[in-house]
Amino acid sequence: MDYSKTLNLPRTDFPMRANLPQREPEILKFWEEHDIYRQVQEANKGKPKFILHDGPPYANGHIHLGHTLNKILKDIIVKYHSMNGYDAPYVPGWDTHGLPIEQQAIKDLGLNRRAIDVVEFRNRCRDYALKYVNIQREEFKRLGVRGDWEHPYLTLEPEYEAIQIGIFGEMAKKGYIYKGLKPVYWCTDCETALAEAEVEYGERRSPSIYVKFPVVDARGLFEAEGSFIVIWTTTPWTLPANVAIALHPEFKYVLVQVGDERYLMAAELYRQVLELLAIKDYQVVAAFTGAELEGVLCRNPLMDRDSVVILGEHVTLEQGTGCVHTAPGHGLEDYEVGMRYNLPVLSPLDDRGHFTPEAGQFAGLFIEDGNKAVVKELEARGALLHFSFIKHQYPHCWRCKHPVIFRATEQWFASIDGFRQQALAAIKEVKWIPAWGEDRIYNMVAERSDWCISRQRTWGVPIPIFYCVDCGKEIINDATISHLQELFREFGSNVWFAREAQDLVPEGLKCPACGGREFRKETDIMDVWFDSGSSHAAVLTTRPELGWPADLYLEGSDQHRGWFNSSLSTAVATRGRAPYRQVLTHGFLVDEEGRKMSKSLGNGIDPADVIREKGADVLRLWVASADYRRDVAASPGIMQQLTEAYRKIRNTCRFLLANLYDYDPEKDRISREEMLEIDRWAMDKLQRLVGRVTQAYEDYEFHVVYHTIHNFCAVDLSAVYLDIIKDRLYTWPAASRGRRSAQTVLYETINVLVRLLTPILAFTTEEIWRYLPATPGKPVSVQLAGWPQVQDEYLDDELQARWDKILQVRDVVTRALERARQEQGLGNSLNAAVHLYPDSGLYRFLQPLEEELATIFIVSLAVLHSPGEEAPATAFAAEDLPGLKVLVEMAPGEKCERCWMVSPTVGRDTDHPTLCKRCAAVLRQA
RNA sequence: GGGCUUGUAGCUCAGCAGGUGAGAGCGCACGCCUGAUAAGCGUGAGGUCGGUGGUUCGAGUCCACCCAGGCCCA
Repeated sequence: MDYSKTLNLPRTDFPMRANLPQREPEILKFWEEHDIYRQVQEANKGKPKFILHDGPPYANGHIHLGHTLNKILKDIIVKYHSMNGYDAPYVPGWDTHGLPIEQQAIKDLGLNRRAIDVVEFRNRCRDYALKYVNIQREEFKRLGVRGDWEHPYLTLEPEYEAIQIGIFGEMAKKGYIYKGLKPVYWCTDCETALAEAEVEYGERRSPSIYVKFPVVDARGLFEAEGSFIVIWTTTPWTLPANVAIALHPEFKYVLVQVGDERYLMAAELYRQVLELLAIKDYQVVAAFTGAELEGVLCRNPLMDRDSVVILGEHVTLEQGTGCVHTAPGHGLEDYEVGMRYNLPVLSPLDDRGHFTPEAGQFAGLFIEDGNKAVVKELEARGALLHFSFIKHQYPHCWRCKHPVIFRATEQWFASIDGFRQQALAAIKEVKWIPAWGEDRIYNMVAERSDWCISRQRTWGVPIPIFYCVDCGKEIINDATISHLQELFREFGSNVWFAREAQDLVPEGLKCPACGGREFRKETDIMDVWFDSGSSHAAVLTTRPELGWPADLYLEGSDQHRGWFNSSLSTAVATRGRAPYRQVLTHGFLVDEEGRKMSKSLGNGIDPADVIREKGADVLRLWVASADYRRDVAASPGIMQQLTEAYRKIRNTCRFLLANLYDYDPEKDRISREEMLEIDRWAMDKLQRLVGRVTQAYEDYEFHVVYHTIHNFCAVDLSAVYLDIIKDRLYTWPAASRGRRSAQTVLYETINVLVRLLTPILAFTTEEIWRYLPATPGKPVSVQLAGWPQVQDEYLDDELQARWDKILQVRDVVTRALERARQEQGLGNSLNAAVHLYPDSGLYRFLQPLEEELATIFIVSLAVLHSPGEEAPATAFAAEDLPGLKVLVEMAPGEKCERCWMVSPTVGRDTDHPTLCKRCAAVLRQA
C-alpha cells in the first residue's frame, strides 16, 4: 500500500517559480481594472492625511535607476501609510518646461528655432514633453507604483502656470523681485543665461598670463614711475573690462626691483613668479600690507582707463601673484567686491560672445579670438610678462557642453536677502532626515546669492511684466497679475506669445509713473526651478484631496540645492514658512566599488533590463534592502542576491499556503490556550516581527524591514519552526487539534507576512493574497487590507527565553548529528537516536520536555540521561554549552513507511505491518 | 579649494551612551535529504572594523590627520 496517500502533504497551485516578468503585467491590469488607487482613496476617506508631495521628474528621456529608487521609496511610504491608518493620496507630477526639452525638440524634430513661429515652436516643445510624460508614466506604473496616474500635475498646465505667475506677482509685490545688471553664467552657444544648476565642471585648457599694470599714483608709498602691479589671469579676454586690482588686506606685498622696473606682488609668491619669468637679478626694495596699498591707481594696459587697488578677503595665495585682476562684469566675486567700491560693471560682449564697440579695438571678435588678440596687444605694449597654458576645472554648459562665461546682463532676480532670515528660521521648523540635511541646506541658504530668474528662452512660463513704452517703467501689480492669471487659465501661457502687449494688459491700464497707455512685454521666461518650486502652491492648494504644507518631500540629496531650496524660497516669500514638514533624502547610485554610475565607466544598471529579466518586485526588494540614506549600490551581482532573497521569501510563503488547503479560519482556529507550546512560541515571534517591522516603516528604515522579514523567513520559519512542524502537519490526523494548532499559526503568519510585505513586494503579495483562504469581507486586493497589529496576548518573554535555550541545545545536537553523518554515515536525521547527557541544571530544564525532544531535533528517538550517568568518551561536546554531551546512535527498529521515523514498534500492527504504532493508530482513527 | 557626507566579512546590513576572543542573513565550500524538489536541512571557511597617530586601564565605538568614494558648490 502507498501510505503517502494517507498523509496531509502540502498542496497548492501557487507557483514556486515567480515568473515575474510575465505575471506582473497581469497584476497591473488587475489593478487598473479595479481602479485600485481610487478604491484605496475611497476606503481611507476621513482618516488623517499623510501627504507626500511628489517632486516632478524632468519629462525628457526614459527613466533610469535613480528614478526607480526615488519612486519606489515614495510608493513604499505611501502604501504603508495608506494601510496603517492614513489617507495617503499620491499625485505624481512632471517638470515639463526648460532648455533641455527645447533643445531636444529642436534636435529631434529638426526645427529651426529662428525660423519657426514662437507659438508653434512652443507647441512642439509641449508635444515633446507630453510624449515623455506618457512614456515615463508607463514606466513608473510598471514599477508597481500606485498613484493618481490619470490626473498627474504638469508644470505646463494652464492652471499651474496661472498659479505660478501668481506667486511671482506676490513676490514682486513684496519687493523681492528686481532687475539688475549682474554677471551670470552665460552660454554663448545657447545664447542664454544659465542657472548655477545648469553648469557642470570639466577640464579645460586655458591661457595663463602674467600682466603688469603700470602704477600712475602710488599715493606716496613708493615712486609710481617705473612701478607695476603684476596680475595673473586665465581669461585674457576679460582684461578690457578690468577696472580694479584686488589685494588681500592682511597679506604682505613687496616691491621688487628688476632692472629699472619695480614689480608689486605678494611676499609669499614673488619668488616663484620671478623664477617663472626667469629673472634672477632682483632686489626687494619695499614691503606693505595689502591694506596700506588700497587706493593706489594703475592704468589698464589695454584701455584708456584707470584700475584701482581695492581690498578683498577672497584673494588667495594659491596661484598667481596675490594681486587679482578684477572685472565686475565677468565674475561674481569681482561683482560683489566691486559693489562695495562702486566700480562700474563693464561687460563689452554681445549674446553670442563677440566684443561690442565698447571693447575698442577688439570689437567684433569672439572671446576665443579675443584671448589671442588681447595677448598679442599686451605683448606689443610690453605689458605681457609671461604666457603659457594650463589645464584646470572650468564651467561648461550642461546641455551643449561648451565652456560658459561670466557676463553681466540685465536679469530679473529674486532677492534672497529679502527673506533670508525667514527662510533660515523656516528650515529649523522642518524635520530633516537624515539630520545633517538641515546643516546642508542651512549653509546653502545662508550663503547663496540672489536667484536669477530670467532665461532668454521661449519654452517656459513668461515673466509677467510689462514696460511702459513711453518711460520704460516696469509694471506688475495685482491688476495685471490677476488679469494674466485669467488669460493663462483660459489659454495657457501661450497667450503671452500669441498676443501683443495691448491685448494682454487689463483694461484701462495706465503707467503709474507717466500715465502712458502703450506697453511692451518682457521677453524673458522663468527659470524652471521657479516652475517646480511653485508646485506646493499649484498642486497642494488646488486639489481637494491634498493640503498645504506637505507632510513629506522625498528626493535625492542633490535637491537640497534644487527643489527643496526653490520650493522653500517661493513658500517663505509668499507664506512665510516651508511647504514641507519633513524632508527625507536618499543618496546616489554607485556600483559595488562605490563609484558613481556613468556611461564612461559602463557600470550602469537599466531598470528596464532588470524588469525584463527578473521582475519589478526584485527591483523593489533591492530598493528596500539598501540603507538609502547613504549611496546605494547596484550591480548585476547585487540584483542576483536580491533574486535569491526574493525566492526564499516566496517559497516560505508558498509553504505556508500549501499547508492551508484544508484550513478554514472560521472553523478551525485554535486559541492560544489550546495551542502547542512551540506554536505559541511561533506566534510570539510573529508579534515581535510585526512590532519591529512597523517601527521600521515608521522610521523609513526599509532595509530593517527587509532584513527582519528575510531573517524571520529564513531562520525562524524555514530552518526551525516549519522544519519541526512538518511531521505534525503531514502525519497527524487532518483535523487533529495539533495539526489545526500549527495551521492556525501558519494562517496567522501568512496573513501578517503578506501585509507587512505589501508596501515592498507589490506584485507578489497581490498574488499571494489570492491564495489565502477566503473569509467574509476579504478585500479584492491586499492593498485594501489593514495593517497587522501586535497581539499582546501572545507576547511572553519567559517563553522566548525558554526557547532560546531549547534551540541552543538543538544547535549542539545538529552539530553532533553532522559529525555522525561524516563519521558514521548517518544520513537522514530520522535515522538517529540521540542521547543527551546534561549536567544537573540542564537536566532539570530538559526533563519536562523529554517527550518533545525528538520532534524538536527531528530525530526518531531522544533519550535524556540523568545527571549521574557518565557520557561515553565518544560523545560530542560543544564548547559553547559545556553542560551537555551528546551521543548519536542509529535509532533502534525499522523505518515506518508512513512517517519515516525509525521505531521498534514497526511490524507490531497486524493490519499495518510496515507502520509504527503511532501511524497505525492514526489510520485506524480515520 | 569650500559645505554636507560615506567607508564593519565576496554582497546587503546589525553592532545600543567605549568594556568578556567582532555579529546576522545571503553567497561560497563541503555534506544530507528527495513528502516545500529548478525546493528543504546541516556543517564549515571567510573581517589588520579604510589607514596612521593620539585620549583611555580598555576603542569598530572618542579626537586629529591621511587615503578612497558620493552629492552640492567654487
